Amino acid sequence: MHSPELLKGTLQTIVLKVLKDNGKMYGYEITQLVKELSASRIMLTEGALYPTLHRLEADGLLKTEVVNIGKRVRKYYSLTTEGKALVKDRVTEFVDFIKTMSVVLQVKIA
Amino acid sequence: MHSPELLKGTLQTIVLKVLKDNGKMYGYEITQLVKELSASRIMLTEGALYPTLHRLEADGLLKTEVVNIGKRVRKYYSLTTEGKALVKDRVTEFVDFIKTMSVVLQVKIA
DNA sequence: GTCTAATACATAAATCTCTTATGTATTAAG
DNA sequence: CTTAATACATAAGAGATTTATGTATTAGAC
Repeated sequence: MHSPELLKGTLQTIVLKVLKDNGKMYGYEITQLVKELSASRIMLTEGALYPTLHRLEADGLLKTEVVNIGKRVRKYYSLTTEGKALVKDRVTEFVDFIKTMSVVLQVKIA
Repeated sequence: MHSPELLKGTLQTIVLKVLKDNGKMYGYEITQLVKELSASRIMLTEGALYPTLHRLEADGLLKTEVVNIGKRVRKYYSLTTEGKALVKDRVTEFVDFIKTMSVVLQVKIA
């Protein structure tokens, strides 16, 4: 498990990017995918994820589609046009940040 | 300038590492070095830096030496034995985090 | 000579994210 | 039939940083 402090500020970027790569997904599915991709090093908590999804939707970056699975409700999220445009910027911003940090910390990122 | 959110959680690591690489330094000097190394992309604010230095000192990771420059006081910080041991871990932790993130975000860090 | 920017420290209130805790409900498995 | 997994949601508290403010010295510009 990674130090939760480092994760701060990356949650929106993670959500936007996995939605770009996988089309529509629902909240719980996102937590499982990120857990799998990160080999259990990043465990998104519901308390962080759902407010973030709501926020991104309110900001017009995500749109939702509610589907009934038996008696259970599943809420699918997908990127809006605006959201799609932003993903690239966010990912680029993160990569740039890493590059800067690798200089400051004098480490080589392989 | 990088998004300040991404910087969260990295401040201690930055401070510890530049002190390891440069021996003793004072607060203002750290802000200037980080600004230079990052091509002005990381600007440490005093409100964040000084409490962090005090915290690291209180935790026994840094030791201080006050020097009088004319009528001005300059407070030099350097790593304690404990601090030196921790730097490696913190840097490794950051690199590991980046590796995980590059998988989750499907980006290649060159 | 004097005004401004840079140097150099420091603290406190406000803000922003996220963690932790709690709540509800359905479905699958043992 | 009981527990774990699925699936949503919100709210209180914690923690790190920003923003604002304060003090004081020194160098440089005019």
